[in-house]
Amino acid sequence: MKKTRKTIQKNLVLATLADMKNHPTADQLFTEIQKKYPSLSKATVYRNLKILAGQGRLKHIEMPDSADRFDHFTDNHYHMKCTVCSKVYDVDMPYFDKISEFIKDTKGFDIETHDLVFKGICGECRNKNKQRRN
Amino acid sequence: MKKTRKTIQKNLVLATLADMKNHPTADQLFTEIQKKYPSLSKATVYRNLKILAGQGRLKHIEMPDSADRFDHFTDNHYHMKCTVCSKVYDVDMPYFDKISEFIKDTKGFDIETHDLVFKGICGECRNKNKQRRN
DNA sequence: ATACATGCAAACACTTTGCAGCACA
DNA sequence: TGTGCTGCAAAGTGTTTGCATGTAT
Repeated sequence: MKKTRKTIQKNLVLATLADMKNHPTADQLFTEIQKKYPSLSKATVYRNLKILAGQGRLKHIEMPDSADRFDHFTDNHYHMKCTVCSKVYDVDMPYFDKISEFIKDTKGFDIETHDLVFKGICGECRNKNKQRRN
Repeated sequence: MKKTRKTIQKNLVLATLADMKNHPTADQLFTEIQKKYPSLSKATVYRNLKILAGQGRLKHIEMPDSADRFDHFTDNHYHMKCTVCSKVYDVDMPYFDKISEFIKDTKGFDIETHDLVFKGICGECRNKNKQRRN
């Protein structure tokens, strides 16, 4: 693996990500860090997110349909995404390490990981919708 | 639901998608249709894919990490994606309608659907890689 | 001292949109 | 005949890259 250096920017990415609980997008993270460190470049955030994810120091959650999310919690777990407000939540359910065993014929495919994303409407958005109907 | 018209372009989208077995991206579909119908605009392909998916006449597979895919087979099923060549395959395994029942606490979330994508290396890419090592 | 990292801007890939003319029902 | 649809180009997102400079080791 290529050597990587300790830098202020890298530390800020990790620390800020740990502080934010909402699976921020790269852009949200950028905005947040920039409050404390205005000279930060967005390219640096993207670059560091990629490097740190490659080292397993944070989790890159690839989101269909919208900007990717990042998570400082690196254990395998699933997510649910609100189709209205696009917020992403952790799902409290077991991780199915062996789910790929259900595949009848892998056609020579070598499965390494899987992503499971639930979609629906979060409580907040459903409540707003109710109010609007009155 | 809003009224939609039958047009040559819409028919071509549906027919060509049914002919292609590889879960094409919008762009691949566009290129294919354009061979027979050169005046076609890419915007029209995107617009029609969205309309037809909304009517359940084709399946829109939102792909993390790369361009979305489309499938004429509209039953619920899962996919696997090769991390090397990016091809997408159907997975031959049961669809877990009730998988969301494993969630301990939905926090008020109203779950409607879920996406499950396996990732790994397809047989073709693994073989190529073996040859390269010799 | 030597690479790796940064900031900036430009490029990139994918998708959506405004608009004027066209064609299905 | 009317309104939905088309082609075109431009704009919009999210992300990556080239380059000169900066900085950790």
